[in-house]
Amino acid sequence: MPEFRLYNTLTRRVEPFAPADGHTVRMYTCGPTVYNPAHLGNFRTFLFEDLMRRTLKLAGWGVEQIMNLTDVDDKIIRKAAALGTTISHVTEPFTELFHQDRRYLRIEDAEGYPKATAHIPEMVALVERLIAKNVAYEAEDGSIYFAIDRFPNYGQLSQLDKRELRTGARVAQDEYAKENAQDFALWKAAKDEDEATGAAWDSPWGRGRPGWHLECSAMAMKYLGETFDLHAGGIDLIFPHHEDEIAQSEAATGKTFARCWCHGEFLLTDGAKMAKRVGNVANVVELREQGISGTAYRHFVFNAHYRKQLNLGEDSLEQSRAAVRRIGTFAKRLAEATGGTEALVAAASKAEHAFIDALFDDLNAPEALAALFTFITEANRELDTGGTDVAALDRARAAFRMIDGVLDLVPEQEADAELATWVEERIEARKAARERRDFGAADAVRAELVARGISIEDSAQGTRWKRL
RNA sequence: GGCGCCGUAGCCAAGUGGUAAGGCAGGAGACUGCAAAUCUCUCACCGUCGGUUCGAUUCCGACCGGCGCCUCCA
Repeated sequence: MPEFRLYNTLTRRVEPFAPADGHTVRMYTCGPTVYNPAHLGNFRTFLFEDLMRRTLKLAGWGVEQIMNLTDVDDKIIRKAAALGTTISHVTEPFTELFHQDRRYLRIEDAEGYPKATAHIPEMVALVERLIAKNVAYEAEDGSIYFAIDRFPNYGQLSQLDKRELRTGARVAQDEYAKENAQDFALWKAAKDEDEATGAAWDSPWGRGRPGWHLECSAMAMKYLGETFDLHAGGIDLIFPHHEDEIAQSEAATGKTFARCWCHGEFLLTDGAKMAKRVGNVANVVELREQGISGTAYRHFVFNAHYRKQLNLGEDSLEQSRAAVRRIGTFAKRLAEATGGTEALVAAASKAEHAFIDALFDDLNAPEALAALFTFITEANRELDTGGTDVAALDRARAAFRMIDGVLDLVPEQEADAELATWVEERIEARKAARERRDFGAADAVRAELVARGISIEDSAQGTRWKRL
């Protein structure tokens, strides 16, 4: 096994990575704010994290992944207030939808999905620690802020020390209560709207609610320890979210928070960042409606490196759909084959090595995909020769299983029994027509099948069919 | 203004100091009753201009073009 390497935002370099205890990678990934459906851009990040966890397992480690669900924040409260309901009524259905969408994209279950609202005591405790360390202060209204001036390392992740914040723009809209315009809220004093929507809790500083950054620090430390291996998220979270997490966590514990930070780049749509406010979002629901499989979207995402912007263009998904179809056809062929050749073994072994080398080199999924497709071409060539070596075939199957265990790109088989029965019946009718050399009738049957979205192919083993 | 990323074939997209993976689409051929699937062959001088070098798409600089962060936005 080659050494596993990963780009670390903290050092801005690709460097060797391994879990501190040598066995289990403890990783924290920022999850969705559940006030509306997560869009495909959000899922690009979650898919990158899925690839990450599967690759870590391939490297022989265990994975303990925690993904938080932000179920209390300004937008949720605003929405609940507008609907005259509580925040949980807003967040529950979207939490359910998130998991549905996630499964559609075959994103593996994390080991835990803690909710912010279920960890208020932990957050309050963290704030108390920060106050005790004198790095946090209470403002007149009862809100608690973190004083970045009192944390010397502030800015290490985003390289803020090298920045000049644009004067004017930001300062103007900051509350007067802060000592420094860049101080961030750990705890926000409750407003009427918070109380009305069930977004306020008791604390030593009166009623209030946690700041956004606080939840991640509190939950990460609760489930993964004060120091853990990996923290990942979208690139936009580097500043201020992750910077603030580091500040509040390390100021409290005096220890390194996350040993390595990884950030995925954005998904663009027609050249602009996919975002609600830009109005160019697409969701998983739309994917389903258009008959685009989760595997096609996985392919689209994995076809580009996670640290590069990726544009969702006009026929991006169509191209991926076709690519994934090829993988599916191959999977079926491999399953039905009866024997292989010596060259098939060589191809399998080469593919495994190329695949692992690619993924272990900072998750180079495009190159890993190339290894898969090269294997498909070579294996098809061997399968065409009609070998009889069963052990060789098993070897090829094992290689494919390993590869697809990470990429998970074989499209789902049709599970509709009624449709299947009908298709089988039509295929029998066509076979009969062909046997009496009535090709007109045979073609008519095929046209009938195509009209229902079924394509067929004749082979030595009989006629196969699949959905288009 | 500060910080960062990118510009490779019709489209998507890896990669390397010594003349460029893979996918989609396309072209020619094989197979097929016809198809489909599959196989074979085919399709790029890597944004522009300089510099370093025996040699650069790959290093440096400038320029042009695109994108992101600095706004609790993955």
